[in-house]
Amino acid sequence: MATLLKLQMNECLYLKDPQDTELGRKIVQQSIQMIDELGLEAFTFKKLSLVIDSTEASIYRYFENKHKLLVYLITWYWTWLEYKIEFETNNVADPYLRLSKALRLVTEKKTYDNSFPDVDETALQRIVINEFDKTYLTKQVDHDNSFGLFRGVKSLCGRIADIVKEINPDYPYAHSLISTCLQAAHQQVFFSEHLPSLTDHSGANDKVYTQNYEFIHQLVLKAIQE
Amino acid sequence: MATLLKLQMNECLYLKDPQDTELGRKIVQQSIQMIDELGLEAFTFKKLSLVIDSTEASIYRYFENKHKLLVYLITWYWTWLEYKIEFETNNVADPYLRLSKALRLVTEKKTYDNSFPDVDETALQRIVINEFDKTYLTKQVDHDNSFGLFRGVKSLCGRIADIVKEINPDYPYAHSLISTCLQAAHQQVFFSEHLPSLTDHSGANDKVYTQNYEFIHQLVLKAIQE
DNA sequence: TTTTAACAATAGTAATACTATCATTATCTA
DNA sequence: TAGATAATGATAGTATTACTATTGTTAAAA
Repeated sequence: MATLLKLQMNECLYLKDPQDTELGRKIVQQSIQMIDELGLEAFTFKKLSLVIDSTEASIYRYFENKHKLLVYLITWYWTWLEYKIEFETNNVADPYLRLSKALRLVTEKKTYDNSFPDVDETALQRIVINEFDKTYLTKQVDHDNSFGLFRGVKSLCGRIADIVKEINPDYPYAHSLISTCLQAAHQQVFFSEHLPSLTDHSGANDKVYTQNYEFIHQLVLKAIQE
Repeated sequence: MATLLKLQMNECLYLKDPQDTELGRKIVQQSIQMIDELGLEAFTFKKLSLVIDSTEASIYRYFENKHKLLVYLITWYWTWLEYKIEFETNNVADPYLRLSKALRLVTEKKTYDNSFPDVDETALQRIVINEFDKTYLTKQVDHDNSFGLFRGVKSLCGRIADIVKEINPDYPYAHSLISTCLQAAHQQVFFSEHLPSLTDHSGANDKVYTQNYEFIHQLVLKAIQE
């Protein structure tokens, strides 16, 4: 049995910490399932309340609105990913190896993590693939950003960019490169399933993920080589 | 005075060709302004109808819904871009030069094109930056795709990927690479303005565009070199 | 024991994304 | 020139969404 863990989340993401109560955990758990199944647009607090046998008003006590809930879930994902990278690259001296490990963790297909029993990481990864861009492509980005709502991705991007700069301090586009890769990591999966002519990765089974790793790993290494 | 042109659009994108009538052209023109200003979510057919002194019902005779209108506008952009690339790379023998020209056109800041008096390309580029991902990140992608709604990007991506393959036929990720770059071409602009820690490009004036060209150009050349 | 917090139950509102119907006007045609 | 047809306007109506507000119940904390 893995150690049970709790990720520290930015308090602006919720009105009341959903990790503290039974209802809160049910909201998180079920909203992951429902957003995954219905997609963000068809998902509503009303529908969620029916499924978890509660009320709309109760859910509103935890999350200001659907958008904030989505940002919460996706931030959880990035924070979790960064934690995993930290864990796996700990004590690894060679920056090339650390970079490879990080990129593998970013691109690989996620499986259930016992340390967080409330979260279905597989479904959450699909949500990130399908909905992440919607968290920031809004008119209130700047407002949201000023409250630190995007610290999750930003921190992860910064951490991997640091490895890049360790390898080649003169490469001027470390952040651009890594943010591009974080995006490609899920966009190419989406394309392989829905718009295959935009990718060379095969949609069949889970091959996409390994192909994507190879594509991105190569892209990064070549880009930063002197 | 430039030659007046009309881009051929997929008929599934509209119910009635907006390029054929005065009202249709007003819908296109004004919707570009309004989506740019309000963002897609706050933009409604109701508001548009008030501005162009018409009615909701009349707009619905041209476009099935807001989503289709957005896809129409963005497809117009990709089709226009591809036309410009075709035009500029015509008779250029060297594939490296053609690739550079294509990437420059993809990344550069757009200015008004006299050949299409109804379209404000500058505003449209901002719409692509802010809203493009929303055209396909939906539960109906596959349905939409089956009607050819995404031919615009797909065709553009294919064309540039062809140049890549001409340079290095053994590079296995031509489409993945180019779709990644098409995405980066607008995502990095967005980041530089709203989430600057995700990019190295400066948000100041229009420097972003040239920096972005250099970043992407270098990325592609290094990726495909043998 | 009292108070408070958490939640349920219910109602209500403004806005959105449509659909439907009918009238008007301009144009094209027999 | 009448008469049909197409394009638009005017108006109304509906289901759903994204909330807000109020009141009541329960269970645990002070």
